[in-house]
Amino acid sequence: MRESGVKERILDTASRLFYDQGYHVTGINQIIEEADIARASLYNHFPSKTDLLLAYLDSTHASWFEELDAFLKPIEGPREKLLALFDFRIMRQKRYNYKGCHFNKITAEASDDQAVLARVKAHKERLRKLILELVDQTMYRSILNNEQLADTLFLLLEGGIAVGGMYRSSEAPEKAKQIAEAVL
Amino acid sequence: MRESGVKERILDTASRLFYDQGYHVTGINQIIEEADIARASLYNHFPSKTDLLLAYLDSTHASWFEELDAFLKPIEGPREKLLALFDFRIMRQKRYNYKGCHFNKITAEASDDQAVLARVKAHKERLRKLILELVDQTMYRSILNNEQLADTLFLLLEGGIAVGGMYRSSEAPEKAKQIAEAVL
DNA sequence: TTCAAAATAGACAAGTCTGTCTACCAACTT
DNA sequence: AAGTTGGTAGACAGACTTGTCTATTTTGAA
Repeated sequence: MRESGVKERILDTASRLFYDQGYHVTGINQIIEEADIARASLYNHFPSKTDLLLAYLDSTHASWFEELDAFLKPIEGPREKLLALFDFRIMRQKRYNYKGCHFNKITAEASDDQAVLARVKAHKERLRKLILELVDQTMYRSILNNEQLADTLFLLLEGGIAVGGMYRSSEAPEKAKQIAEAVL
Repeated sequence: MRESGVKERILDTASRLFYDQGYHVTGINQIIEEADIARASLYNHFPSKTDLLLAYLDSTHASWFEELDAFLKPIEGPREKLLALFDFRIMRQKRYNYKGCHFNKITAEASDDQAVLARVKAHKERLRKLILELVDQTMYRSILNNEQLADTLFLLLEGGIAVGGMYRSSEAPEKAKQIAEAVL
């Protein structure tokens, strides 16, 4: 059974459970059960539950931006790309059962782990930077400067998904998109 | 020691720990230790840990709006009150060590408890309604109608605090306020 | 002063948690 | 063909979890 994707199965299962149920209520026992692997295999690939958590964050971060790149690629123009960011988050909100942002969720649980907080911040800063670059490409002018406009969009996104997570719906991010359409 | 505030001490301690550390990592043992009360006293006032959680949400909700009322009372004019909402959240963000919204935090942990979700939603809806009433009192007109403007402010608030929680800072809600000042 | 309510300390049950360890087996490489 | 690697199954330690229960003491009011 060499190379049979044991490590992937562990990480996939853990990722699903960490997001769905929460990190602390998900036990090693449940992970090995649902991933259908041996206990020693898990500890062979991930020395501790914390390592598994960090691997979850890293892989989620990576696939998040990979997927976003593919999502934005066919879309023309910075304004349309900015609006598509909302569609992307709305799509994910639906796909993952309306529980909000993965990174927001984990921050609420892993309260004081610096390794976790650093990854969360890096993830959000990368998104913010991407938004700012797109805003800079628009020839937009208003009472807000480019950075403020980028922050507005960023906060509308984050606020929409956060509220969507609390309401278990996609209403808030959809409203956020409508506002962005009016503002841009 | 009758009426010595045992119940209050339990709830205060639990509230602090639930927010600070998280609900699931806070054990009954730690609560009774730090509240300096007997185990049976806790179970006398709160039949289960879940009851304690709901009491925490209810009391937090109540004091949140009481405090907000007092905070807004001396402030004149709907526009100024709306901006003061940001100051209120920023003040709380600082006071509670930058961990973001209490209700957002608990939603990330108590994933599927309907009693919890209902309280969170009620809390946020009340805030949203308050914002809309204040917006209605302004004679503001723009590309956004009143409801959209209220939603914008609401999402800026929630986004600012959510990001502030993830960054462990008050930068984001402060930026959110500046944007609100420009928009209003 | 009597008496019930409410607090205390602490043992206990039954279960869960993470992480380690042994023993064994299958597969791939040299 | 021998040996290394990565997988499996499952026992185990030690700590922690929530909730119950007994027995005792303090408190405030009648």
